Amino acid sequence: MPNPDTQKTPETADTRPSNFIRDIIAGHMDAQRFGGKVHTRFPPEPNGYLHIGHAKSIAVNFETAADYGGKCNLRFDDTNPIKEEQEYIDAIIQDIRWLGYDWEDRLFYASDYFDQLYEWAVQLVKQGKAYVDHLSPEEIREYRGTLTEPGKDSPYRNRSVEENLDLLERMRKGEFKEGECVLRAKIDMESPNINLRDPVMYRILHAAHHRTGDKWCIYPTYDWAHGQSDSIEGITHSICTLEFEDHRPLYDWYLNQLGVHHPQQIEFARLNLSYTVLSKRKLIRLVQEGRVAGWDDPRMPTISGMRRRGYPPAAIRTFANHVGVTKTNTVIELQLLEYFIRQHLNLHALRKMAVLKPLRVVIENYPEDQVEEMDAINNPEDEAAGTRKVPFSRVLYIEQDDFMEDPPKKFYRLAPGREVRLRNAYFVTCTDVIKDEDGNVVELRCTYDPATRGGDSPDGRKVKATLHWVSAAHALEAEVRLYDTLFTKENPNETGEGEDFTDFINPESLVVLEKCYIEPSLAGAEPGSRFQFERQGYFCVDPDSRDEKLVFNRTVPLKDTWAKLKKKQNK
RNA sequence: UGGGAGAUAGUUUAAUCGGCAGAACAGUGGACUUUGGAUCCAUCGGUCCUGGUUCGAGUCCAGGUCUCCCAGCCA
Repeated sequence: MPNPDTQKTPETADTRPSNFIRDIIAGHMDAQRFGGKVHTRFPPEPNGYLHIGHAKSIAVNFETAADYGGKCNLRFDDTNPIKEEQEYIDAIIQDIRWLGYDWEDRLFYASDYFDQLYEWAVQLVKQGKAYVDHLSPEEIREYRGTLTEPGKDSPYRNRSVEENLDLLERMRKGEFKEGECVLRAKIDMESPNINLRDPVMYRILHAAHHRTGDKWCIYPTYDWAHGQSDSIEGITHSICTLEFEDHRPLYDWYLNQLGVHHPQQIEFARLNLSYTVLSKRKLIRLVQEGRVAGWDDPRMPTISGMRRRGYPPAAIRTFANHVGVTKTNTVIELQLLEYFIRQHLNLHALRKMAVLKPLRVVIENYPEDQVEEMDAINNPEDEAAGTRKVPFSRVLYIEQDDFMEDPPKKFYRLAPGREVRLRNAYFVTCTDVIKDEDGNVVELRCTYDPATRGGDSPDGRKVKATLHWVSAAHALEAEVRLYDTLFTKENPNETGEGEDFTDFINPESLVVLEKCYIEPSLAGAEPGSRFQFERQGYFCVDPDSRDEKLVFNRTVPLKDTWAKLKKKQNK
């Protein structure tokens, strides 16, 4: 977990918390297992976009290897041509690069190994360890037994090696229809571990593969492909998630039968985040049902969504390195992720003033056509960021929330007769409140104290609040998109009878503010650039942004003690 | 009710051979402040249960409880 001495600096092997995987590897290093080498891989299936859960897995694989002087491969587990697409491959590559990881020239595909896999399958048949089964899919399921009852042998289980060899060859040549037969490993139909009840190695799929085209009509299953691919690549530690724990005996069995390089599979708990869903099935539904605008909707927990939202890759990495790597099923609080996002942005984001819900203010004693250029600090956390000029004039906008006609206790912003500081400018006092016929406050009249230029009073007078503002004549209009959690329920995966996780979608997860006013120095801000709008939060320029109208996404709000107080008072 | 895995503050975790249960996030209170931000200080709070071994148990032993995963020709 976070070490107070290192929170502000990038982690190194020395400061990053250890975990049980590192302990295992350290043991292997001491024992000279694998010749003192570490080589891992990140093996996504190209059938969806990467999300924050993958970021953890990516970090574990790439950083663990790097810390022991080893390498990490990127390998697409593309054994199912029906679900996989090039679009996903491209997106995954882009996302991992963006996160800052490099597999150099080691980009591989399980489909690179289809020939070798087939040769090995022939070898297993010759060893009498695999057979072609003509049971139908339904029959296979029946013969498999249940969790509590053993399975029974297929009537085809004892075909001769010659017959199996012939049948397998004919499967490969396309002489059978889909579902007509499969190649199965001959292990033990009575095993208490269902994965060992003669698992399927090859199934017939008359489908074109995005890389091998029509070369194959039989495709290896995950179990048959994965360990062997690891072996071919010289992987030492095959790190995967908990649900594969039951598969490890099978992983080991194949490698032992083949007598080839045998990596160690290690399982750890996948990441779960509160108020979000991370299953591929659910994420793809959100996209396909139009519940979000796409894979990169800023509300999505996808890497592309987070990129668009404004999460810095370094902060995601820090997060991924600080969540525990254990075998315990856990749900990380979203607040922890946001903590690391704020921590990074606080140090690096330039400060700007932006008024999201404008309230017009006229400074009555300020000369009509005067404009002053006020000096403003770009980042109090980073002196090198310098200063900028912000125009001040007679008519300004401030935030609606920064004024209350009848302020409760502890509200120390602007109110009738009260004096506050305008950031980087002057002290102003509210002298009059102008309302429309419905009684809504539409404009404030104020006076300013010319002696307080820059924000300090020569007589030592103190004010309790500092407000942000923009000059009406100089402000740029912008659209600001505010985001909240996509779900209102802490664990949207937990559904009762007749409920669906989409029932918990937060109707206020996106609120668009069309007419915001931002300071003129924001003109021409590039999509993807990140700023702090003072007193409000961190914002990122959206790709939809145009010169005429900038569009910002709120990445994460600043901590808001007043909002918290208000909430408590309302209770 | 088969097999596999897990259980330490609200959350995520640390604890060498059995030797003072330590952090972070969240919460609370305060200091400071030209962001009710940041920072700083303080504070709250924990070993799933029942026994046993031991001078001493989160750790070892016995029994129990609860949670997660597995019956795709998905990964």
